Amino acid sequence: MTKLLKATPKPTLRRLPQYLDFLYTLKIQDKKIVTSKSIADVLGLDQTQVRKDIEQTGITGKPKTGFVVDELIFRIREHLNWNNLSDAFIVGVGSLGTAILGYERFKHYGINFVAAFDADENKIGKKVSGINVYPVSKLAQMAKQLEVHIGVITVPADAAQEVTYEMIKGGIRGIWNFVPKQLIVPENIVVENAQFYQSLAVLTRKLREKIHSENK
Amino acid sequence: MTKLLKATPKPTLRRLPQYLDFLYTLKIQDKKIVTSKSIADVLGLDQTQVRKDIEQTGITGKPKTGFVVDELIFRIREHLNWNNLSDAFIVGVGSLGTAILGYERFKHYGINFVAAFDADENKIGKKVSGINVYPVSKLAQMAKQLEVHIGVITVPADAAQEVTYEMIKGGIRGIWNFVPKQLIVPENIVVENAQFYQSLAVLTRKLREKIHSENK
DNA sequence: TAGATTGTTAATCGATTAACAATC
DNA sequence: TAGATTGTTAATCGATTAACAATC
Repeated sequence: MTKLLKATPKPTLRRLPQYLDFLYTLKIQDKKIVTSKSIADVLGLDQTQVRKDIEQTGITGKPKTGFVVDELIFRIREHLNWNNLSDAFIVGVGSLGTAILGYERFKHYGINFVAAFDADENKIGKKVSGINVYPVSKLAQMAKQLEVHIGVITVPADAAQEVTYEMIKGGIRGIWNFVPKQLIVPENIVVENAQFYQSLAVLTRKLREKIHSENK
Repeated sequence: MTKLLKATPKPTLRRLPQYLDFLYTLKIQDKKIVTSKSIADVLGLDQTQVRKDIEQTGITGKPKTGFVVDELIFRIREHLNWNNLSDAFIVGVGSLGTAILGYERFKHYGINFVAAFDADENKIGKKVSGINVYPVSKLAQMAKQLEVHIGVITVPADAAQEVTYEMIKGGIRGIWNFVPKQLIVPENIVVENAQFYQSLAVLTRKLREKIHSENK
């Protein structure tokens, strides 16, 4: 029997990459050790929260000293499964899809695009950022063959559900959805929504609240 | 004295645009009325939660009937300040910046790009998706002149803080930050982070937890 | 030894969910 | 009138923060 993986709270998962960022800057400055308080200060968080988050990765620190930067980087990346590069597909090579394919950093974040798909005849057969574009009809078969388990969706809204079915048919288990449309999936599939409007709604409302409170 | 705007919980703000999406599909189907239960079912949420969220907008429904679709759309958009289109700047016309400028839907989400900025001489003076690209040195002055209060940052990480200062100098109050770097701002500025790695971390970890639990 | 930081338990806070009364 | 849905209060749950003991 394998050890059970404890579910990490989502807010913690969203913060862990921010810690990573800071840790990389420390590494550049050749700092070997970091304390939870220094992380908390830089990111404007509570130090207990940082410690709780870090604890999720299983690392242990040294009282009075802190954590070893290299080890903490390794542990966070391991926790997020970013140490093993996962192959991924992307469907929809419009401007957003193209931008994502061109974003070198994703290799840092544990995913590696191995193929792109599109419905547009003119795009099929071409390369985008060095990645071949295939027709969506090939997706399921290729996903099985290449054992790809992560799919990114950046198609127009009315094509998103159809693409989702194809992905599931091909054995894809994790879907990163940029389309402003709720996907219907069986419960063994993980969907993470990354629509722009989520954070934009927070921005526009919080801004309004702030400006309003000043004019009271 | 003006009525105080009650702070809306962030999770609520992230859900409201999802409700909007569903409401638009109802409108297309010519449905006039919607219940909180039907919204909850479509989005996989609890109906009390939906009612609580909706309540934030100040709308009142009719027992046994529900809410008027058109009115609910209006109220949600008003709550998010999406009925008045806010002018915005974007700094960094790389592939992500270009994708954002080309995304027609932002007009639906209450923001309207009026100018773009970049450090690259070759881009300055050109147009991207019909929007002029200016040097960053012009940003502050133009922001004041045009009374722009929202800025989007899509520059390389090491330029982000400098751009932030320019924005603040120009009177920008709300910053939508796509750069994987923590911005330092005075407390009268609203920063909303929209880094890819936040939701990607959730995806890769949750996927790992799910697959792991199946192999136990 | 004294002091700083981790690790952990307890308290607080906020968001979600359950229960139910009001109303059409 | 009966039943369905809103509106609201109470209970639960989970995440954040505070307090403090353990440890180097």
